[in-house]
Amino acid sequence: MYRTHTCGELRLTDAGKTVTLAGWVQRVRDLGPFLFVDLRDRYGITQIVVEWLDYHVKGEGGLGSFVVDPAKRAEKVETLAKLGREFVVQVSGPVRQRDNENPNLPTGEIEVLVTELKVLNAAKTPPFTIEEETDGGDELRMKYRYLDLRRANIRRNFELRHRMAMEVRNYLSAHHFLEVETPVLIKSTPEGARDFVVPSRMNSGEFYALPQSPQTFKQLLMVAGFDRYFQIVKCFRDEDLRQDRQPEFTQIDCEMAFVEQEDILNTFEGMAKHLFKSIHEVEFSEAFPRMSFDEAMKGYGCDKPDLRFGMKFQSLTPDPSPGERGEDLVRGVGFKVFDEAELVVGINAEGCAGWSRKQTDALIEFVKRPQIGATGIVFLKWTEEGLKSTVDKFYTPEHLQKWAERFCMKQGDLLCIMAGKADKTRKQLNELRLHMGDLLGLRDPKVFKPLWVIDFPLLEQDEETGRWHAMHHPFTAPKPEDAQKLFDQQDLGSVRANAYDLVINGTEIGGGSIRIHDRTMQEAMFRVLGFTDDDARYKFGFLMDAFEYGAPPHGGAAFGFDRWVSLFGHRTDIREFIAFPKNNSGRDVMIDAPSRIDQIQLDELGITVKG
RNA sequence: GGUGCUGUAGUUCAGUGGUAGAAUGCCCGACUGUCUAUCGGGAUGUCGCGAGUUCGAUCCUCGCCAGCACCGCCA
Repeated sequence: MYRTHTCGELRLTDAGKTVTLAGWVQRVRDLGPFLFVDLRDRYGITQIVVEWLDYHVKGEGGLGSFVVDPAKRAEKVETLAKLGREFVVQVSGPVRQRDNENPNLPTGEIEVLVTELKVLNAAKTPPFTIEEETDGGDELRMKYRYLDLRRANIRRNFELRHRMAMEVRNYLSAHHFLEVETPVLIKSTPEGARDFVVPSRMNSGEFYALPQSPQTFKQLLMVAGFDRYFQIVKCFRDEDLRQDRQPEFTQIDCEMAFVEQEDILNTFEGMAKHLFKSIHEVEFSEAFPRMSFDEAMKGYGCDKPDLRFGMKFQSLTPDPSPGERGEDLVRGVGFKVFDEAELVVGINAEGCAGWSRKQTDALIEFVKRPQIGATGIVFLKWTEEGLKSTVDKFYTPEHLQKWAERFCMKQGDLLCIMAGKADKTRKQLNELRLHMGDLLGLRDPKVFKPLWVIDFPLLEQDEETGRWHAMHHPFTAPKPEDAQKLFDQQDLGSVRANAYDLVINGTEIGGGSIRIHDRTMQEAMFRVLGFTDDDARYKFGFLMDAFEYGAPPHGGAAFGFDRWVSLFGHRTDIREFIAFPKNNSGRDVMIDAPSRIDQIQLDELGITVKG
């Protein structure tokens, strides 16, 4: 037995016991006659102390005037004082109350007086400090990930991940969901993301693909009558990476039969609330707000609005979409930028009227960056002197007063107004809104604002090729009232779907839809997406065949587990919550993957590598 | 595929057209209660790689490589 206790459990009530601990040397503090070692394991830190009592000679002054024989000390220090950071050691000795307690440590009231110490394994000096605030950069930490994972704050991320996975399983299992594993070596499908591909040795020239999600399998489980399925499962997409995207990531994948959208939203809203409650003790007594895709785009310029703060869009021109009306408050006074714009839209930054020219110029610079590509911003501020805009030479105070009313503006507020093509301008204003939210500290990671975005369009059109793509995926059903348009291939842009996203704090946490469960409907969908019937049969024949054997109405959802955990951990970088993540270019810098393979392997697979 | 930023001691960074510094880590020493111990001393550099400009380049220019962030992409 290597240990009787962990480094996190000893308390004052244990004083007097003789214990054995094992762990890593966090830090050594050598005070001469005393040597303190912080011994660390997963459970905490316990101070162990080495005293050279046997060499002490009591002086005349009583306690506090010991004298140490330097020669004898040197002898003993030989082994003990050579302990370096991250040595693995085993120590035994009595637990005793400390002279000076450390209130910052759960074990701070006690220490273990070393009577025996064994070095189980020496360690090289680590390339960065194993502290909560490490001095190591990202790349180095990834290369030595096993050292990085020793840091308490990183370890806590995985404790959080574990607890969330347990709670998800508890909730779904209690709601009769069955956890079923689906294959990882599957068939490459078009549409959507690029597949990772695996060559087959036994079927030369043919390839498996790794699943982008278990989508078709979970639908087949519904056909099989499993009724409620879930899986916490790895998915793979060969696309460029971001802070919140890894080539392999984990989804909470779910599907239900005999349900309508409302049943699904309720079930998974329940799961979300269960997680909020069990992990963060946050209680949502009200239903999550719901917003249609159109509302989100018009009010926030994106399909995943961050509702931690306001600054909802208001337009100063009538909405350009068909059937919409509204008073035009800007056109016809000779200001070309607004006259020629399809849409003039802005946000009200409350309390920002005092911003300096330098600050507002910085906002203009921000939106002019190539990534955003806007031409500028018109400002209107309401200070003690009244309304003042950057376009005063075009607009009368009466004009400006009407703008202010439209935005419910108060003294002290600042309007930021942009103009141009409707969709593009909204997108740009969304970036500005989020930027303002950051600048004003309105995006507190400890505040959670969930919402459902619903009524997504079924299809979206590629600007360049004119081709239609499934917005969610090709198995999403149109709303029944729009279904005929799919068969007629008429007015496809207006077809809505019972598709929904769960958005928390401006992050898409998950989404899903009611699926097609009818062969003719699925065929119509594939035709709209530009598949020939042969193509559809080759790629998805198995699914359409299954639909002919009594497929129940069904639908489901999938949630990005890594994102959800990082959100609950108040961070944006999901790599902090993945034990062995990959870098920006999809490399694992620790094991150095991907890598070349032997010619023998290539030959077996019948593969020739170019170059 | 594109844009931007970064690359200097083990690490995190500062810096200069005349081959370099801080902090921390590391090593040595002192110290009777530390807990980011303290104090004293010490060692450490292909200034990412290659080419060009220059009398001379870590610094300027170009290319490449790597990392990060973003756009495209991510049903």
